[in-house]
Amino acid sequence: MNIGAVAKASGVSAKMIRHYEQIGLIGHSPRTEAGYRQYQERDLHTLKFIRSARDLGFSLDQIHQLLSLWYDEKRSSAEVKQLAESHLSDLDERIQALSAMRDALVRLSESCCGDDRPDCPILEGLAGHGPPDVY
Amino acid sequence: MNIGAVAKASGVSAKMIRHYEQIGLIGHSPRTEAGYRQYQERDLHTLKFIRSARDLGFSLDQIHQLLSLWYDEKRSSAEVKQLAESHLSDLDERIQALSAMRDALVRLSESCCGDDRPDCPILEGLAGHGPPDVY
DNA sequence: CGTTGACCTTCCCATGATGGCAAGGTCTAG
DNA sequence: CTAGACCTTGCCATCATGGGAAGGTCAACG
Repeated sequence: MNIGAVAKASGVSAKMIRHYEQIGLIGHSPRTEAGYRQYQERDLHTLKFIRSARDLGFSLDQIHQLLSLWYDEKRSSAEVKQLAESHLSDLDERIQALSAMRDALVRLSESCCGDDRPDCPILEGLAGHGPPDVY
Repeated sequence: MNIGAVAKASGVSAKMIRHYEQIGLIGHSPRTEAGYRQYQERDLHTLKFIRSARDLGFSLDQIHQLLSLWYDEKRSSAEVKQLAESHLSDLDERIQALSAMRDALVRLSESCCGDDRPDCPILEGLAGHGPPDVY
């Protein structure tokens, strides 16, 4: 399989596959005489795995660890679970942060009637208090 | 006020203040003979505004628009509200996306007992099905 | 056999918001 | 006068990804 084929089949762009190879996330693939990268079914599995992990928001660094665990038959599932839980905390934090922004913004936005007049509680809220000095 | 003073007072790092100046988010401040940037109360207000907007997750580009509206006494609050609502949609989307990841990951993680054995539904879930080929 | 179009290669640059570091100039207090 | 705190610019790094250019390769079709 050429890179375009695995890219399509795995859902990982060719660009990214090359990048993953360069940063060592995946191994160097063999090349044809012309220098074309050649991939096997096994590589496709790996790329699909990476794609799934990306879809769950794991960082490439975490995926590196996940792949190591995947390849390691002597792993303990506890190691995997710990990684997952750690990422879960991260997701929770990010959701919390965004939700806090959302709530604050909703509060501001609700207090603004959104008409033709310039008075706007949103801007006032951002400014801390009162209208700005003339600029 | 030197840059360090406004930085401390506004909560925006000196580094970022220089950056905001460079990208045109804020104007070029006057300089002392030695080349030190000099700031007024007005600038402090602006930086606090920017800081608040960043805290709500607005992009620098959006903040640019917000500042223009803030300075524009002929604005309509509708314009401001539209910007806010647009950002709100963005936040909602991001929260949705992260929550979807979270939910999927929770489901996977719950199915993994996390013990000493290598069998791990998390890895299997990422792989799509079954254990990987030997690598 | 030749050309065309789809594919591949590498290399460089861009994103967005921020931080770090280095080399050098300035200012202030002791 | 000097030490230390502050300022300047400039370059590089993050993180994951995309874009594009310049050039090589391959397969199919006439």
